[in-house]
Amino acid sequence: MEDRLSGLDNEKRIRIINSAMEEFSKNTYKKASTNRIVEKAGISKGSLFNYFKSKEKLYEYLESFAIGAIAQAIVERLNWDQPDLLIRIKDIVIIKLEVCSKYPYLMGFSKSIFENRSIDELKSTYEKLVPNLYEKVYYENIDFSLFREDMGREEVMNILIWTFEKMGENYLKRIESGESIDYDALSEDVDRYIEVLRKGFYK
Amino acid sequence: MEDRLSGLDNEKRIRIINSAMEEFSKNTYKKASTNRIVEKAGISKGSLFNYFKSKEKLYEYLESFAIGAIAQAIVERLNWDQPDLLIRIKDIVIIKLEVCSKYPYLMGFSKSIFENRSIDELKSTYEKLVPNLYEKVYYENIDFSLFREDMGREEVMNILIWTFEKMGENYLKRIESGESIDYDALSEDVDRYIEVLRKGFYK
DNA sequence: AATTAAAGTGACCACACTGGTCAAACTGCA
DNA sequence: TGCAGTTTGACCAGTGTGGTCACTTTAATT
Repeated sequence: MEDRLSGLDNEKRIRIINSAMEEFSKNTYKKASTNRIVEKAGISKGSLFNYFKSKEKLYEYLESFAIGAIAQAIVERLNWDQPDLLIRIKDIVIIKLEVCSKYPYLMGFSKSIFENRSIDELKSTYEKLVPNLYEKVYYENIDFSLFREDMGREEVMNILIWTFEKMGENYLKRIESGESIDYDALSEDVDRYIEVLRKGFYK
Repeated sequence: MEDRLSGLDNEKRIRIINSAMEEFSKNTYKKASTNRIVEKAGISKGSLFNYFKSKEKLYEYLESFAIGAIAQAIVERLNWDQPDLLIRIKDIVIIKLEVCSKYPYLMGFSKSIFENRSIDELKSTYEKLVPNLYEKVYYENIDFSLFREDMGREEVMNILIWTFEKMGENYLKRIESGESIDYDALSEDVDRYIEVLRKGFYK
């Protein structure tokens, strides 16, 4: 283990992770300030450099944490027997937003990783942690005979995925500005779009 | 006039705008560096502070430039008689990407403005420059009788808009990484999605 | 209560970089 | 040549940096 966070009080660990992800997502690596991280996390400078021996080690820890967080939640909690893609995507939206509620800067930080690492580098790290997750999530056990056959499969898939990504992004904005999510309202919201998409793209 | 850029060589003006938008989109206002801006723009420190009397004035100039750029291109070039929403959205995608090709950091910079100004502040600035553009673009002269009537209007509209926003974002990523756009390929790409959406959501 | 080890602290450091200035150099035109 | 306008970059006082370490606090054990 390179970090000494594991044995820490859980609430404090989350505070540190969130503070650091916020700082790294709002600034480039170089300009992210360890001073501001400790201030927001409510710990002392000395402690941070006790947990992680350097700024770089802290960043590496956050990287693997962020890459794994959503993927692992999906692996563990998705209903892999659900053959209806629309319902499966609904589960993904909710799982994602639950994880993001706990770590509000997770998505922002994840996007920012791309500025420091090459795409190939990231893909290989990602594939090591959760091999072929993308293909499994959107294709494994999916009953494609539910879909109309007079449309491009790729286009339909992207429209579905993009629609719910956009919905997720809109909810995420609210999380980032401090609101907490009403999961019942979210569920109804998603269902309305599912209904429309089902009418348009299913047999 | 608060800036002295207007009378400048056109190519140099664009270089300065792009360099400054890149710096401000990658850093918060405070941490954006005028040194890096002049370096990337290929001008001297003295010149920048000759054109704009301070970092703040430079930022304000970029703000109104960015807010107006895409909107004005749309106002001028959109075919306002086109009643088919899908075709109108296609025009918007292409106009947007043409503007973004000239100013690759325009969208990134525009998003970053939200971190420094309140939403209400922005909306009023925006509405002063181009009143009700959003409503006009997506509703004025649109023939909604083309649409199926068994679906929620709002949901369908969002799905259409979101789909092409996502497409635009994907092309934008390529622009930001230096690629130039093949507009014929883009046009075909958009047409494939239009065809699918027309089958799904039009009568 | 005394001892001890671990956990946590924050003043401090050498240094990198900041927004802005201004005297000097350069430019093109009369 | 002279002159006005433009461009330059070395320079400045000030701010913030990642990281250290002698110190204090905490908590468990004797």
